[in-house]
Amino acid sequence: MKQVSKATLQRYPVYLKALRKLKSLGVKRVMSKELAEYVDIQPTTIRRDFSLIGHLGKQGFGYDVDELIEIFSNSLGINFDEKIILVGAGNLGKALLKYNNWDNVIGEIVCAFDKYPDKVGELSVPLYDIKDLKEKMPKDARIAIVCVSSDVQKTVDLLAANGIVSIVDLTHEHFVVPKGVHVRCVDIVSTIIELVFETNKLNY
Amino acid sequence: MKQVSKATLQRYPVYLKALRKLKSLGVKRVMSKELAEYVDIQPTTIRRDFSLIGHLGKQGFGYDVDELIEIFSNSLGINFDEKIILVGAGNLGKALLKYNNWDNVIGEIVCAFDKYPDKVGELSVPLYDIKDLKEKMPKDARIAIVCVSSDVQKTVDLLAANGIVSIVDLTHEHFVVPKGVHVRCVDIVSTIIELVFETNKLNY
DNA sequence: TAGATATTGTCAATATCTTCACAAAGCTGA
DNA sequence: TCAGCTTTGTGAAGATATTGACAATATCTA
Repeated sequence: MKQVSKATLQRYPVYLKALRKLKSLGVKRVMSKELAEYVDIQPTTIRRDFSLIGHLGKQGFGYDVDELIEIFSNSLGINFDEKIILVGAGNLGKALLKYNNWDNVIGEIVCAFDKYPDKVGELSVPLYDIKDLKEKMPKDARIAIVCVSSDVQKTVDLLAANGIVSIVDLTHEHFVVPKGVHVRCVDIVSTIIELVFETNKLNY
Repeated sequence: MKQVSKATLQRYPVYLKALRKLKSLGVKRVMSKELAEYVDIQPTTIRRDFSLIGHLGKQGFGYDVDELIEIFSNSLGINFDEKIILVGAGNLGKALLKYNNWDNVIGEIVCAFDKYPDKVGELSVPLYDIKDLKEKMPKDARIAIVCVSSDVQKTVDLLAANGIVSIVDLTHEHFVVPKGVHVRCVDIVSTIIELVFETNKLNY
């Protein structure tokens, strides 16, 4: 496997999502040009991105969808049993738990933590008090989804101290993490602002 | 205003969010170096990005936070009264409505549409049947947040036909849009996959 | 007011990313 | 099997994006 650039890395999830969708539609074989239209990325870019992982396609034929998904998942270290924890079981936390189709994709949310577990109500996963995180958290959990609305920095520090290396940030707060911990911010408001800028850009 | 590149455009919301946060903390003045640490972007990159909009800073002093927010918002066409519609008032839609702090940032969600409005329950905004979208939608609404779980393509077509030019996509479906309509996909599962790739990348 | 200090704005150099163009290789049908 | 067609994989060119370096200009202090 060759050196994968930042830009390529960001496209891999897009490919994977599209391929899974195509698979579910019964598509067995796909060509870079078809996929290009589907995901709106140039075919050459797709072929180059794929070629970094290995020789995945066949000339004159294209790519085998099942095989591609398999190789992608393996090469890039997707663990279908990834144990994800949810921190903060408010409205948004609950919605994510219900809404997202985690199965057969990356694993699942195995448990949730909240500051006031008594107030949360029924969930589809075990719920614990945040102060028991150390004992209750599965030892091999690496990923946390954070949707708390207060004590964000404190929460993040606690997570980092207990082995979490990847954080999906749904808070509206700014926080810092130790080196080696990765963060992705999911923020609808910022997304909308980006859209507005892009839309208005036409008029410059 | 000079030509703004794609990369720069994606950083503007990050700056804006940080600046608003700093303002709320009472910070009046910021230097590129400080801001750089805060948002984890090189100071030179920040200065360059800012300079595309105009001469916003003062040598030997830095940037005035209030002024910067003001200029940013104006130059980039942020409309504080932006009317946003929500399509699909399920768990996630409801959570977004409750969760996000829209005020004084980009405007607000003015109304919601659902296929089965009878089943939705009480919301903080008016709720209409999706089939009445044409009549009920504010004429100047440009942005839609889509969280429906079925008939996605049909829904998007309807929106595009009624003047929506920016879509925030929270579905798990693939769809196409006419030229001129902008889409941003917000997908926690893809975000997690990206994190996993990034985390595992260290071992290549 | 003047000199010392700090920080911006930008040119030029470098690094990263995308795309063109085409050889190599596999498929298909006679 | 072989010719013709198709599509991949990749070197090289071109485009975009980041960063180093420093002149220009403002602030600050005495």
